[in-house]
Amino acid sequence: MNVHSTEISSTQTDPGSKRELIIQATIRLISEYGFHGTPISMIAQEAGVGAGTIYRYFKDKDTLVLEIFKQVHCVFKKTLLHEYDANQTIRDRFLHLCRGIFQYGVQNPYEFKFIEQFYNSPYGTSLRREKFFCNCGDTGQDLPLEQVFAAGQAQQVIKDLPLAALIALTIGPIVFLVKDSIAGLIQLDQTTINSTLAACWEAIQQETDTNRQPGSTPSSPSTEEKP
Amino acid sequence: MNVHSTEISSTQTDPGSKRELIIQATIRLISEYGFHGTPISMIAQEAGVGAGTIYRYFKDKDTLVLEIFKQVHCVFKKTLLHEYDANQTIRDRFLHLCRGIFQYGVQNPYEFKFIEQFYNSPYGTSLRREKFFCNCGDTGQDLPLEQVFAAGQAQQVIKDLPLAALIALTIGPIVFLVKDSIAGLIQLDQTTINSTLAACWEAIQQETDTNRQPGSTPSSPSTEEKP
DNA sequence: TTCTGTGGAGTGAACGTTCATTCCGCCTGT
DNA sequence: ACAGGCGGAATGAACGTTCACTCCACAGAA
Repeated sequence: MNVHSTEISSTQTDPGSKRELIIQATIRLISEYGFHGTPISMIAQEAGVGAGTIYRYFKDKDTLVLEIFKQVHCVFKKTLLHEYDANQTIRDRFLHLCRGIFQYGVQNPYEFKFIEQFYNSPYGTSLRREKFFCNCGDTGQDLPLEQVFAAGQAQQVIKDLPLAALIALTIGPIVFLVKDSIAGLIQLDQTTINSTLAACWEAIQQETDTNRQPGSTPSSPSTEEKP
Repeated sequence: MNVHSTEISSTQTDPGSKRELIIQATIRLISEYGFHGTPISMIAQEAGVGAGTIYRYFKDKDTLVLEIFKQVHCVFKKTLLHEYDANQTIRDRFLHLCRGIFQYGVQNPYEFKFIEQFYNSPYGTSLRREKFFCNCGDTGQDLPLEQVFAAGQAQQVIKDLPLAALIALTIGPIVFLVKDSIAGLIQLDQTTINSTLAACWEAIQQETDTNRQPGSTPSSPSTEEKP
């Protein structure tokens, strides 16, 4: 009976349905203008439906956006785990996940920016602070990338940096580049993606001390900072 | 006579003045809630002034935010260039600028997030697309970090990646980490900053098969600046 | 000194607009 | 004929902006 379903019905992705039109319009607009920058009237016009129709499918604007985020975020995570093999080497798992983010961003620019908008909103940061996990079927465990980092540190393949730093060193460049790509500032071909990911790996990988020259110690560069 | 000055009068930073109260409140609120998320009434309340007072100093809401951005962005760039020596090695110049961004972000969290909000807004991206330069006294030339990258590539010290990728590999992690720091998700001490910057450098540095000698060509870098 | 006129900073209620949300008549499929 | 999905006008709240007014510091007259 409840039309405003909180659950994400799995096969409700019938394209052309009013609900899907509303969702797609919302993603497109909010990814560009943000939550407060896109009125319901704008969504209705972009979707080609009446404003009232939106409230037939979603309780209010907040619910609309929250439900879309859950759905998009879930699909995003599923995409990353597609053909993911936990038995591969640390490096290969790392590259698989990172390449997946790149791919997803290039192929789903609106969804990508939508997720980013949400994460940077007050709601998103509060969720991040509570360690939010999308409960869309999986076990709600840690993100696979964090598992890779932990395993890599245990094997001394990945540097002993704080987890947040490792995430920043990999997700940061990817998000930056994908956003530039979406904005039309750069053409993201496979070569650029691969060389950038190789650079990311070099940033986080633990160097073996066999070919390490004693000339410079990059862990403490020119320290005249205040204690 | 014109109170709505477009110019940024240099010594109008009298703290306690109504204008400065409005600016600080705007930065604080917009950095958290975004442009459309912070009404004028909220700014007025936070600043402890009447709503009408804001329009005594700024033509409208757009002008208010744009003027603040110009001012904040200008101070930010000046901070980066403080004690900057263009004769240092590529690596030292790189570290100086990146450390400056870190420092600025940690010490000015509201301003940092304000700049980020602005850059990610439709206005900001359109400005970025037109290669926006802050005309606050300097010559309007390229960002120094881009110069460092170009010089580093000419010396084969920095990888031959697209400029956007190099920027993403350095600014991306920094912005990510500073935002985590502001959100209270990580404690950004000097050690973490240094090791993260070392990792960034490893990501972008060109590996040479011969051991890199410190005295190869770093002492006179002014000759291979842009032609 | 005291009083009074003046000008500009400051205010917040008022205004028209736009927002999110509701409601009701239409229209289509059965 | 009828039920229900649907559109868009209706609605009240909230928004950006304005403006008539208060307040205060100060100059000049008495």
